[in-house]
Parts: sequence; structure tokens; C-alpha cells
Amino acid sequence: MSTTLLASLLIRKLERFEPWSVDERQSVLDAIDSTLRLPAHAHLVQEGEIPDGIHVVLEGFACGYKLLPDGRRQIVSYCVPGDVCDLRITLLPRMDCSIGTISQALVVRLSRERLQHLTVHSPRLARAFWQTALVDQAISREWLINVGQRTAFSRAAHLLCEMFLRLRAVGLVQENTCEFPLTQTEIADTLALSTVHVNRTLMELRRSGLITLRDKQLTIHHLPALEAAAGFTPDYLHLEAILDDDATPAT
Amino acid sequence: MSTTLLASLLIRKLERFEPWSVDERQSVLDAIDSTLRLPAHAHLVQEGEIPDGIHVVLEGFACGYKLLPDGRRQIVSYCVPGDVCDLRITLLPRMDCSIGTISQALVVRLSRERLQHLTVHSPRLARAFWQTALVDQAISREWLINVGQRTAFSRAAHLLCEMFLRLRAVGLVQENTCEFPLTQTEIADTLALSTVHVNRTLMELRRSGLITLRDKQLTIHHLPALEAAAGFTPDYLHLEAILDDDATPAT
DNA sequence: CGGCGACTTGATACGTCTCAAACTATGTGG
DNA sequence: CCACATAGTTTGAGACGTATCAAGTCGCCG
Repeated sequence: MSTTLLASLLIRKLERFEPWSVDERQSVLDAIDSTLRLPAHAHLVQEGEIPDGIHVVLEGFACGYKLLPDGRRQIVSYCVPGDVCDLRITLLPRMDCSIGTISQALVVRLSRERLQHLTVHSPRLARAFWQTALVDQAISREWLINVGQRTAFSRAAHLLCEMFLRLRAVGLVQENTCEFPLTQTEIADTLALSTVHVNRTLMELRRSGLITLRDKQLTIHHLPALEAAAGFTPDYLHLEAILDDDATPAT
Repeated sequence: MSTTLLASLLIRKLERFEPWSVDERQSVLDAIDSTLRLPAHAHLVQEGEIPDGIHVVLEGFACGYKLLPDGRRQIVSYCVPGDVCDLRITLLPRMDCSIGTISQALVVRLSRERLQHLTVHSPRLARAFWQTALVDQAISREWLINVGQRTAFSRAAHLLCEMFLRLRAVGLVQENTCEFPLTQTEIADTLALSTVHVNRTLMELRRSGLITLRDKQLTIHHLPALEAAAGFTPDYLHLEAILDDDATPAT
């Protein structure tokens, strides 16, 4: 069951630039080590650890974050269904941030060893994993710009646009609405704002008629308008290559 | 001549986690396409372009940045000697930020094709390039934390610590001082502060006796003290593995 | 019923921005 | 060799966006 999900989410995403052979698809599925069902706000990986599996989210949300000595927290990434949380530990000695769940989540662990083996023997798989990592990097950079250069209002709008498109790319948007389980505290730790100010900013977004956000459901009434308010351009997500139809396996 | 520099800077850095064979070293040198000597503030790569070579800085500084429609600029990375500016375009269709020089610079272009060929045929080389990309990603994330969570004072101190250590790792620190050719405007665009405030902040760092910064020369009088002021921990740079002695080639 | 997490609102404080203007160093053309 | 322009740095004063502190509401779960 989690195999089917992994195939439809992760593999579909990894194939976005280049389709795989049936064997390649199967070899990734064979790397599944275990499946974890986690509650909200559970720890997955601790900063500094040397875990020996990599995690892929199939349901729910997770995030990467770093804690500062004074207790402040900066969330540095979100993992939505289909995202790999910690691909980097296949090659770096230690994790440089912690990973935790946001909502209830279904996560599979892939064996680090088997994955390493795969990428050595299939350049196409290696390339695909590389590419997702590079997209993640592009997202980090965009977040830096967001936090560094935009007002609270645009910043929040930008985050909503990004999450909406990422969720839409994995089929988790119906009409104009999607699950959005982040608390205002989590949004604050993402956008580098205080919770109070996030609250006021969301209020303003609601008042302006751009969004509805209630009961962990986000509705974007007019995406182009929200994008304009955010100064959002989706290029950095490299979603253009994610196809809606079934890709035909390569030879 | 640029071959020697490339070997001593880039290859030394890429070998940080795992030494290469003589053939592997040579194959990277053979990928050199051309050598560019550039003035300060020259464009190397434009956002959105599809360049067909990747750039390695051998002398001088370069940076990656993104411009916003209103003219604001966020610098998202620095490239010091030994750094690859745009490794990602080996696998992503378009550049997602621009690259320009900060100071006069000597840059080599490696052929994208040959590099791709190398990484397919030598898993060890592939791993090494991967790893530098992952370190770059860790740096982005740390910058996000810096801009999001720290005061102007710590933020500036943090940047100075990072650059100092990165330069030291490639042998560009004598005693406690290194070249530091950034203008205050560039520091401002990096730290997401106004130029005026950067100026006051640097003044304060000077007054506190932590640094001397004059004529593009940075001296850090007591690194541990500056690190403490910055809340800086060097783990994310993964420099621990860069050796001072000559690594022996692997078989 | 009590307690806890998330959200909301108000008042005040503070860090940083913006605007404005000197001042310095460097390079250029007359 | 001077006059001038240009780029970078420095300083002052006031404005503004966001933080902080404080308190209260709502819904949910034990």
C-alpha cells in the first residue's frame, strides 16, 4: 500500500525530467526499509545525527528546522507528500538540521545503503535524486529572498503560493483549496516573524479577499492576484516538467 | 597555470571526503574549456539562462544573486577560490539566479558535457561534486537562519566568521587576516540590511575590538569571541575533512 | 469541569529603514 | 595638474514595520 503511494508520489516526481525503466522504478520500491505512521509534532531526525535511512513523506507534512541556543527556531524546509526529507545524509556525514512532523504523517524509510548502490549503478536514478536536491536548494534560496526582502504581507502570500503549487503538483488540491495544517507559530518560525504579527498578517490576507484559511484548509480565491501580492514566480520550483498523464517507462 | 590552481583549489576541496585516483584528477583537469580573467562587478551568468559550461573561481570573489522587480537585490551565495558557482546547471534546465564577480577574478569554465560524462563514469567523482553541492545547500540554510533570526550585529559577525573559515580552508588567511573585497552595499544585500545600518554595525564591530576591516582587508582579532558574538558553529561548512597535508591518490 | 494549545486583540517598545548630506578616495578629461 | 564625476563610507534625524508583553477568547480533550 505504501508501495503504491511511493510509486505515485515520489517516483512520479523524480521522473519529472526523464522517465525511468520498469526495473529502475522497481529498484527504488525495493529500497523501502520500513513504513512509519507518526503523530503530529514527532521527531524524525535530530541535528547532528548519523541516521542510516532516508525518509520520504507519503501523507501529511514534515519540516526541517534548526534551534538556536536562545530557543528561537527557524524552519528551513517543508516536506509534503512525495518529498524526500533528508537525502543529503546519503553523502554528508551528519545531519545539519532536525526533521519533525507537522501533522500526522505516513513516512517510508529507504535504506541508505541500497539507495547509494542504486545511484552508483543507474546514472539515471542518480540524476533524478540529484535534481530533487537541487530543486530543494532553489527553494532554500527563494526562502532567503522571502525572509530577507519582502514585507510580512508578501512573505506570507509567497509561502501560501509555494505550498499551494507544490501540493497541486502532487494532486492534493481540489478546486482552489488544499490541506494546510501549519499553526501560526509554525508559520512564524518559517517566515521569521512573531506569532502575533503572523496573526495580523493572515487577518489582512483574509480581509483583502485573497484567501480563506480555516480549520487547516486553505482556499486561494484568485491565484494570480495572490502571486502578484507575493511577487511570486514559480520557476524555481521546476514544476513545469511534472506531467499529469502517465509517463511511459523508458527502456 | 590555471590547471595548477584548479588542481590545488577545486580538486583539493572535492577530495575532502574521499581521495581520488590520478586518472580522476586528470580527467577533471581535462574538462577545462577556457579560462576567463574578469574585472570586478562583471556578469558571469544571467538568471534564466542555459549556459553550457560550469564556472569555478580560482582567484577573487563571485556571488550568486537575484534581483526583485523593485530593484532590491538579495545575494544568495558567495564563491571564493575553489568554489563552483553553478554546478546545478549540469542538471537543471535553467539557472535560477544570476552570477557576477565581486572583485577581479580568475575563473575557469568546465565543459558541461564532459563533466556530465565524468560523473556518469566515475561514481567517486559524482559523489564529490554532489557533496560540494550539499555543502552549498547547508550554507543557504544557515544564511536563512542568519537573516531570519539574528540581530544585525550577530548577522554581520556570522558572515565574517563564515567567510574567514572558508578562506582559511583554501589557504587564503595569513595570521588572522584575509582579503575581504565586499563593499558595504554588497554586505547589505547579503544580510538583508540597509547600507546605512551595515555601516553602523561594522563600526560597532570595530569599536568592540573584534575586527579590523580596512582597505578590503579583514582581521579577526579573536575568532572565538567573534564566533560567540555571532552564535556561529562551523559544522555546516563541513570543513573538518579538508586536510592540510597532500592527500595520497586513491587507486 | 479544568486545563491546554491555538488564535485574537491592544498598547508600547525598539531595531532597522529612509532620506539627506558630508566626506573620502579614485579615476578621467581638459 | 586641476576640475570634476563617481563609488564608497560615514553621520544625523525622524519614520515605520515588527517585536514584545499582556490579556482574553475559543475549542478540544482528559
